[in-house]
Amino acid sequence: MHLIVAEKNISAHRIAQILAGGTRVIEKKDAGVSTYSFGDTITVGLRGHVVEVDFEPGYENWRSEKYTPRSLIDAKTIKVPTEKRIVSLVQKLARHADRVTIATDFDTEGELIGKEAYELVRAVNKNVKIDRARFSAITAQEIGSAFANTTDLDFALAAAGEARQSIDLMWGASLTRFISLAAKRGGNNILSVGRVQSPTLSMIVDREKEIEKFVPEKYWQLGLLTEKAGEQIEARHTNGRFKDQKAAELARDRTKEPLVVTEVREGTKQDRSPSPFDTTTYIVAAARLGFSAANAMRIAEELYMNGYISYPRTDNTVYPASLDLNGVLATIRNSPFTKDVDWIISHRRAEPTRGKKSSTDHPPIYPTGVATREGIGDDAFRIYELVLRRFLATLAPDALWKTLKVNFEAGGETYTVTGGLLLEPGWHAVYPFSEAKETILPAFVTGEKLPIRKVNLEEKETLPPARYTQSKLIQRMEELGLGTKSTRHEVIARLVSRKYIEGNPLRPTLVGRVVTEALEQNADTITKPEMTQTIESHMQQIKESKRTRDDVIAESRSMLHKAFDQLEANEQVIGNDIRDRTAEELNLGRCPACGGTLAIKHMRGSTQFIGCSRYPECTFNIGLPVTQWGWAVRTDDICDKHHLHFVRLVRKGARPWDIGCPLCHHISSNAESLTEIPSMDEALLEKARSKHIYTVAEIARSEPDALAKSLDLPLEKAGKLKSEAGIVLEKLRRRSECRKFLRNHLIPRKGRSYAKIMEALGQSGVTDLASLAHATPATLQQAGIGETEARDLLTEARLTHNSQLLKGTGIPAVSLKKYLEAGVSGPEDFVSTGAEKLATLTGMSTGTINRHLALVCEYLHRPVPLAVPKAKLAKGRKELLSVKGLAATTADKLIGAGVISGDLLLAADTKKLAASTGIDEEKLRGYQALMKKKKENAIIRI
DNA sequence: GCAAGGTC
Repeated sequence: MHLIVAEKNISAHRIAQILAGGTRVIEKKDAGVSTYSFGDTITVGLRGHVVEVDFEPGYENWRSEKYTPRSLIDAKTIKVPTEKRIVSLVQKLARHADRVTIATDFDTEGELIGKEAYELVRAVNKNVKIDRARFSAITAQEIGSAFANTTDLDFALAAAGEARQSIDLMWGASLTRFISLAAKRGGNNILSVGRVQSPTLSMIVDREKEIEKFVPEKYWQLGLLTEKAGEQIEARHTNGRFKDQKAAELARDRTKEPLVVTEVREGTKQDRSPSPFDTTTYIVAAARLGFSAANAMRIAEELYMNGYISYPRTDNTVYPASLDLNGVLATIRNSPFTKDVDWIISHRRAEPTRGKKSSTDHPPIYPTGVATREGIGDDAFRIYELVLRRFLATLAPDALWKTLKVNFEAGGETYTVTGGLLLEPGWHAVYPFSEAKETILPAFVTGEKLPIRKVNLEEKETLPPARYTQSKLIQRMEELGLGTKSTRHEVIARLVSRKYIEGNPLRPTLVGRVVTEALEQNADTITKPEMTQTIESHMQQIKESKRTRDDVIAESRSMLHKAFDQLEANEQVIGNDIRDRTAEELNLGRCPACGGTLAIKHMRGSTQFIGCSRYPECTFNIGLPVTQWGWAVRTDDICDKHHLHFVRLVRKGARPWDIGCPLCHHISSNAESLTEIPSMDEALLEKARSKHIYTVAEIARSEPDALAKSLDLPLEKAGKLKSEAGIVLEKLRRRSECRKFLRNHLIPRKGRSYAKIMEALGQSGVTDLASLAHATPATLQQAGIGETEARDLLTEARLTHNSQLLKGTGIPAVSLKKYLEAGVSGPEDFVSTGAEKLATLTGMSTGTINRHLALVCEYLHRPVPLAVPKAKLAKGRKELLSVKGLAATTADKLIGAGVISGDLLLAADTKKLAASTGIDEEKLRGYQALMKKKKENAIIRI
């Protein structure tokens, strides 16, 4: 069997179809992975890398004393399968193969992916012949010749890729851990560092700094308005920008009629057709249509998967010779753009345009199928049209412009105006996405005199450099060699998710800026694009076998060690600096109570709140929802009234929740509960707020004399207020417990909210778990709860309520659980069940149960029942001993567990009883059977 | 929990 391993499923499918010729290709799925077979050949697609490099086991703990961040530099690495199903399928097939062909993409990473497949195959089949097919496009011609002329895998090329992997991992992981630990950040807040992301972030930070330090300069622009043949024409002074206001004003004042035409220069200009799309130029063009980089890539991938366009991840801007351009034109003639295709067929240029970069892995992006707007939707269709029209444009003739430049003179000052006329639209006829703006001028003759309608002197200011848009940044990354066609847009998304950058155009956050500066000062290699360029040149040397992979990695290791010498020496300083400076980003403004600084605090776990910098002296705080509702951040907006930054909760995949001014929010959300305090009136409420008392809890917790002082109340009234607040607080606690219970036991459904249900229940007097437990199903149904749901909810509520009551008696949790499992529903039930029965049901000793019984009785204000009378005990023992084979020691064990009569033996759960007495369960069941017979006989005898 | 690179 001949096994062919491709880089991705779609390639495996198409290669099979091409190689099969006329024969039918059979697709089979094994654990979700497709294979394609014909004759004796079977193809399978990988999913890019199916294994990943990682450190050998032992380095998992970031805070390990022994395995420090630095130790990662020299840590051994291993390859871990990440696509287990694909790995096992490839190996399963490889066992029975007598030839394996690696048909991964034709580039460095493809060679490495091929080597990974090679190693998987070799691990299960030592002797099979493994060869390599190389092709630049999956066309019949390329595939045919690639498989007719297979070669060996290029291990040097793959080793170059491995060197990159190792270097990226050791620099990235060790520095990420070091910086994160130094700044005491973990979980969602780690500070990541990497060869590509750090220089990219640095560019954004640098641009922001340029903008900040930019000092605008004034300049003056001079222009005039003239008229010819009823048309107004604007001419610019040939000086362009005047730096000097006086000179500009002088030139303005000298500009006097007549305006004389001194020169008319006509010419033509060639406007070259654009080159084929690679990923970057495609993203830039899509950005002009309003698509973000990530969206543009997502849609392109979708179109590719459905056969409408070629592979969208490519660096190539030159069509390979093997690409059948006529075939493509014939295909897209059937698209909704027939007219444009026909125009190209009749006006086609001799050779298609070509860009500066050509590579071997994939052709430029071009249309491969026919799509309709109805079939694929608006956005996808716009992208399809863009790709199709770009393809047409690369085959279209150049455009030709007629240019006109007219020079004027007035009072010794020179002016000029230019015009352009599209003589031959060429590619513009089929590619409307880059505007061809014509400026049509009337005819002028040298020496002609014209009127001056107006002279304009405008004062302007130079502008700071613009922030990067995503597509501009991607272009810049490509120029610097940062990232690849497949990863650049992902790198930007990663920086956003690390909270290093934000907005569109992109701005650095304070964290992004501080981390960049820390790295620049202590490990600047990682912040410079040169690191990538060095790695690339080293990779080139490995490819040419001038250096080995290990040699290159070793050099990188020693560089990283040097960086760590400095980093470790300054760890404290770096950590404190990052912490101090990023704290600013959480500050909201002055504490209303004491004038300290209010800041968002994130605790371990999911708690977050707003607290004061003078804690514990100042305990002012504002609660925030737990992080499940979103991570609290401050925004740039500031409250007019309280002068605090607004707060927003941000959550992945959800719209942000804008809380606004935290104090306004705090006041309004507590207003209602404060008015529930009986002696609270408007005036008192105002007074409380002016003293920064906003919640019931604060009143309930204050000392009466302090309260009296701050609210100007007599001590007695303050005491009353406090105790009323305590009652309201308890009511609120119960209400929120009830709400939580409803939320946990009622499935969310459209059109009903828990708040609404709570309100309806409240009107029927149900405000807490206790009243809920005593409610009727009808009450619940009135609140909009379905019949069966109401019944289930009541059962649950009673259970929960009773177990709460039982817990209130002081029974420890472990025993409580056993009672509840045995079906004890509450304190009353506990007492009426009786100790003996409880012992048999739970397997606990009667001694313990009697102690608990005393607790429950005390709780119910009831006398504790006496222990079992001796006579009763003796009678029961005798009854137990009457069972054949039940020895005295066994009977005592049973009595110890509360089984003090034949009836209780019959009622006992043998499993629990066996566990508590140590008597074999089988035996217990035997005793039960005998006892049962005895009892039945007794009945008959009567 | 870490990188960057494939692919979905």
